[in-house]
Amino acid sequence: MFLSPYSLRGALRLINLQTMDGQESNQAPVPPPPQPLLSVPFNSPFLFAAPSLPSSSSSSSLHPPLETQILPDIDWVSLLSGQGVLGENKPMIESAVSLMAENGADQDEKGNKDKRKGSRIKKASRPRFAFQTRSADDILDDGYRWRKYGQKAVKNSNYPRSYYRCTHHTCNVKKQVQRLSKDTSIVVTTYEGIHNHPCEKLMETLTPLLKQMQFLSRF
DNA sequence: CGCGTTTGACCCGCGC
DNA sequence: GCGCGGGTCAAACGCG
Repeated sequence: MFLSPYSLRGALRLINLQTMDGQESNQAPVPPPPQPLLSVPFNSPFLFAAPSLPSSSSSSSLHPPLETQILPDIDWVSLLSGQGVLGENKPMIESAVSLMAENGADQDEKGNKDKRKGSRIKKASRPRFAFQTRSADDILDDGYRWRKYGQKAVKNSNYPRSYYRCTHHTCNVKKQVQRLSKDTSIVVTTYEGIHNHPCEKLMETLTPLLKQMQFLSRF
């Protein structure tokens, strides 16, 4: 399964992080979004291009169709990679990112104090955003490689929360994955930070195409 | 052997 | 100060 900058246009509906951080507790002050989940198959051409292309990752096997809460006109690739692929959507992206940074600033600080006792370096807040997918699989293939570094049972939830880190050596993006106990078919994924490198699978897909275009442009 | 997962221990913030 | 809960570490383990 591969990301496409065009097919991915239209991004994921942002969930209020207070709800996210409340471990889906019922006392969350923000009511759930009124509209139903949009039925957008996650591995459909609309969201992912060239699902049959070869891949080295074992996680690239086709996922069952997912329903994803999305907002139109947010560029998902730009949001993840920090690159402005679709400039017209930038204001919305920035607002979304800043919103998440604002909401997640406290946790960001909390989560980065390990091994730094005595020298409290106030870390710049990192953008966070979350979305829900309706899937049997906890892990959706977003094109990046992740390494799991922890799993915790969280209060008020029947399902543990898993912690992942981007395996790219210079990248410090993390994500949390948790299945809702209220609706076990829904997986909540929270991203923290912005990738400072291109999506590997996207580049794998585009590189041969770009080479071919370069070759053809010589004529 | 390299890479990813598992899991218990540990750290830290927060509320009481 | 203490206990709780969330987040992270790191050794052990599994797998290709």
